[in-house]
Amino acid sequence: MVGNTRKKTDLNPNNSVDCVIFGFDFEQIKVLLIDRRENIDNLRNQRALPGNLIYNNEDLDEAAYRVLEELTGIKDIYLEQVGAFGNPNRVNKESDREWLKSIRDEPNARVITAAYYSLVKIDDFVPKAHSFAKKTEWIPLTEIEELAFDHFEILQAAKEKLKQKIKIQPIGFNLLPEKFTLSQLHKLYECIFEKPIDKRNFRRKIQKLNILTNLKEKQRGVPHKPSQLYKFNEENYQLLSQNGYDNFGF
Amino acid sequence: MVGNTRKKTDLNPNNSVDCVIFGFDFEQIKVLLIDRRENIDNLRNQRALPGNLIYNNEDLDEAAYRVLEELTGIKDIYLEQVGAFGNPNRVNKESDREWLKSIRDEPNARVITAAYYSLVKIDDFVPKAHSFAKKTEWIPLTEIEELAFDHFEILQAAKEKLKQKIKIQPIGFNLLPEKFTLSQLHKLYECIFEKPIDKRNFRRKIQKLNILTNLKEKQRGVPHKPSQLYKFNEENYQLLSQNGYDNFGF
DNA sequence: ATGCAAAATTGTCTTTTAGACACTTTCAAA
DNA sequence: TTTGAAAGTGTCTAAAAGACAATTTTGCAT
Repeated sequence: MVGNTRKKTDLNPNNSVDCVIFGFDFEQIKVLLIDRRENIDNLRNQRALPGNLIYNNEDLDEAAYRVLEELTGIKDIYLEQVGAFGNPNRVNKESDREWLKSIRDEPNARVITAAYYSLVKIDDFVPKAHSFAKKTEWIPLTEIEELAFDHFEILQAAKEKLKQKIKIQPIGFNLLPEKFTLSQLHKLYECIFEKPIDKRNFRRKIQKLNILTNLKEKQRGVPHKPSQLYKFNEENYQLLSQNGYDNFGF
Repeated sequence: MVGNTRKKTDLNPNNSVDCVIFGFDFEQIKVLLIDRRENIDNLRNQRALPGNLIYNNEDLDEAAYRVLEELTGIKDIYLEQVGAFGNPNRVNKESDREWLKSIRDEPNARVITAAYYSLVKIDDFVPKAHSFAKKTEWIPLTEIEELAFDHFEILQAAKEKLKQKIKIQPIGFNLLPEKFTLSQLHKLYECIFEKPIDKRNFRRKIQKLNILTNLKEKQRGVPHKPSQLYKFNEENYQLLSQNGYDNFGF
């Protein structure tokens, strides 16, 4: 909106947004993390969620979209708030403080962050280095054990939100390409729920929702029986949303 | 924690907490609201959620508990975050600005608020006037049409959170006294879901959860068949939580 | 061309849950 | 003793959940 006229002095030193950006590579859920520029060693807690201070005249949602676009170039994606995180010690780890000194004008400010999670089609974004990030990488959820600040805690909360949300809305489509197979969708739900789901029961249930359009088109070049391709049927989804559905759990 | 040693200068002028305090009087859901001291007229948008600035060295949750106790004397209650609200114009209505000038050192500061909702046993709290509130009153949810700042929006979000939450955890017990009847519990669920629920189906379903203890005690003095009294069985609830339950909707 | 590996696809049975539905009981007060 | 008011209770049907295994189609290796 007015991003191009903003100055550094318009930054609010006490409030930030952090984004948990989920992707899915048909095998596992991945999260987009940045590495700090200063430290070449690969200590896990050097990784952080992408996030930044907000502007004084900027709405939180707006800031989340801006930061996301600045960091990834991606827009028009699914974005939802996780909540506010404000432990006064959340930026007080020594290793974090060092980093803050190098990138913030007021490195000692207390920062309360609004966390968001977003779902992106992983192929739409090829990670690249960016401003204060040495690297930007997709890291599998299962490999993340610690992060900078309180970002690990935020990540856990985001995972939980996602798990709850997908039970009441088919937001998983935001993680898949336009055309996808039922097996890919099935695998996605297994990854999110972190447990195996019976293939036949899953297919029955998802098809009954009536939000899939069979593209009458098959996978090509796979060394096994090729799969039907589907796309998400937005129109039927709108209809479904009217009535609401409450229980797409397993 | 260190509340007694805090000074006014330790207040963070940019961040607040607001609490949506729900109560239930066996007839309807009520919300605890404050009235502004300055305006004697009873304009609805003069009402506001109880909330206040946080201290610099204070965690958000901690602040919510503190504000709640300061305003109501109630502690050890169910409290859950709704989210962060940070529209830059949320404190810019003229009527709101007037009020802020009278109670804040930095009335023009942009304030981002973390909203919480809490469930209290309505009989535990008799509203009384307090510092910057002219009155403190339980207002039926159905009668609230507008509020100060963005508090109406916060209220709607809190309602939605409560509705979702009670489908996966029996938090409704926090709104009832120790001893309650199934009819009262039934009425509570109808109020939260804002729709009628079949009596027999409700009873069947809630009893199957096995978290109610029949007190072998009856209502007395009612001009109709007296009801069995029950209490919430915390022990069985713990067991249930292990396995989790996902779908207590209607 | 034949066989093999790999993943896709499909249906049935049983158990559980949801949802609809109405009469009898028990108390206090008139 | 009658009446009003709310409590309490059971059954049937339809839908959904959950468990379970064999067949099909492709590319590739031989």
